[in-house]
Amino acid sequence: MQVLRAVVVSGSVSAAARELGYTPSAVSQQLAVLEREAGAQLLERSGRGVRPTEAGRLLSGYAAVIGEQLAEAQAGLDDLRAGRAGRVALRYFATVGASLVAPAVATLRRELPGVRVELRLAEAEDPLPQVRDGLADVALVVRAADAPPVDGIRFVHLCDDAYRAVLPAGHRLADRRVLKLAELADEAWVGSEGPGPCRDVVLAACAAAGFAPRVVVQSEDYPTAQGFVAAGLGVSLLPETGLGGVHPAVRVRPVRDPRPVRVIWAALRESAPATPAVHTLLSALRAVAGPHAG
Amino acid sequence: MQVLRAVVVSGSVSAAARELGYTPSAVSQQLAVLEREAGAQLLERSGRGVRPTEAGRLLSGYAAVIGEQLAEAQAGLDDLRAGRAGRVALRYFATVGASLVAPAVATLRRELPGVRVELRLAEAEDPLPQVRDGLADVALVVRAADAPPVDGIRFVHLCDDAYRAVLPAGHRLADRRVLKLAELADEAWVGSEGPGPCRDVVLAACAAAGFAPRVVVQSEDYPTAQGFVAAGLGVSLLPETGLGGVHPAVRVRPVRDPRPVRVIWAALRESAPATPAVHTLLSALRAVAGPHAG
DNA sequence: GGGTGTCGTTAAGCTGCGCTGCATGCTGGA
DNA sequence: TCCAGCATGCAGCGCAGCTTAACGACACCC
Repeated sequence: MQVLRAVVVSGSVSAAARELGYTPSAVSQQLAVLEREAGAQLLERSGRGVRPTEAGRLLSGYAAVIGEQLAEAQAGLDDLRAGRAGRVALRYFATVGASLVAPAVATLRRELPGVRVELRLAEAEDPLPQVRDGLADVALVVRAADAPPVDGIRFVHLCDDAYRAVLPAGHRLADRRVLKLAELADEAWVGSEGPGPCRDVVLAACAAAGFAPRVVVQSEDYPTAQGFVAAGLGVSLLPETGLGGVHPAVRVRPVRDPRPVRVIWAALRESAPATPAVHTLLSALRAVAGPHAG
Repeated sequence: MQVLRAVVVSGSVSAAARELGYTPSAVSQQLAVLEREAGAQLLERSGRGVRPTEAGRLLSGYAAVIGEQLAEAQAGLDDLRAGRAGRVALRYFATVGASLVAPAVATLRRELPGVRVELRLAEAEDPLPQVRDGLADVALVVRAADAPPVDGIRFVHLCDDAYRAVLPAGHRLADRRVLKLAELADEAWVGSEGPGPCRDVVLAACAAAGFAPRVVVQSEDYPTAQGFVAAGLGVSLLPETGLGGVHPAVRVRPVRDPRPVRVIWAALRESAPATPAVHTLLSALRAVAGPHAG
């Protein structure tokens, strides 16, 4: 059909053949089979050269739009390859949204403006099956460094996000440079996280230090937890990345013995083809996470 | 691309192969070359079966609209073949419009409602070159029966349109059953036709009868000419098909010695493919012209 | 009007695409 | 654990589709 199109626009079999890089013979034969399978005469000889019949014009018109579609598909594919288009689905968890996701997505949108980002909070459910099944391209997860590998999923280390002790400004330990975790064993605690791997890290650290924290008030997000601490309700452990702005009435101190750390990973499907969108998002995440790495 | 489409909708290479009547191997290889020339991964294996990537979905979408276009083209071609669509260009001359063209086109539009008719009056110019060059499909012409053939054009005889003498009701010859042309030699004449083959027929007949008509008033159409005759301005010769309604104040009589006849033909391009539209138009013309054949 | 260049078409021949058949690796269910 | 069904790679082969060559036809030009 594209051959027919070329013949119709050029008005001659030979010209079309030159244009397409064929011999006139090839074009003629091609047209013959097209006429046979169209069941109608498409061209008629008019002295020197040929002219399309009604059927020929019809078919040539369709050939034109099909050629258009083909070119458009090619362009779309090029856009996709160059990262000027596409879509990337990211799953994250609540306590990492502001500090990591927001700036990384901002970077992605700046570098690849054509890429659409589908952000979704994976609160209760485990995002890894979604990654494995291709429903998501990247998932941010907290996961022990020595956790067993998951089949079909590749984990990219983003940062070791260390927890800090957060104390009311007037607290008896507020002036110490470094705290041992066990020193907080008898304090009233402000829980800062819902159930999940982040809270597990804190609980495990406390258990290793020989106690279970006595939680007197439970928050679900870090700024609120800081507010509770500032009000003197108790002490808390907050991860480095969760300390967006430090409340003036609290003190933040490193913690030892043990040093609680939530390890943040990007989970990717092992078999996923490398797309610029995912690659750029990943780079942005690492760039944002880097400063918190320790 | 249509193979890719089938794979995407069916979700499996094997199912697509069954659907297309190929072996899974053929489909797989086809996809491999498509991926190579697309420069991007289009499908990814997901356990049992395959799932399209972003690029695969993109290309599959374009394949769908291309398939749609292809089907539409096929349907359009079928319409054309069946006479449900198409276009026919007809050239005619003024003095045959009402009597032949109008009813024939009406018949065509009734039998093939989808066919568009391009009607054009070919007044001054000769319509035959337009037919030869494909600008018109059919031309109505007046032409002597023994005129030489025209290269590349086929003439279909429609009718021998005999001229009648038209006299004022009170004319001295008005009660005669049949007139000899020479009897009108000294009359005042109402010219009914502009220059062209129709008038030539009349002039030639008069010349054969030994005189040149003395035209006192010239009309360009038959009804007006009848009006002039009815007003007593003179006599006239009008063809059978031009006598739509006979004016009450005129008498119409056959003419002999000679019997002027304009022979009406449909001119068709010799090399034109047979289309239902043209064929039906021709049948309608012959059906309309039949009653005037004598 | 005849010669000539160009055009479209046809026949013959050959190359390479694209299909089949079969073997292999792999996944998911019994 | 085995087995059915899937996708894929490789050898083989038929045929679509190209090229070369030759022919008839038309337009242009001397």
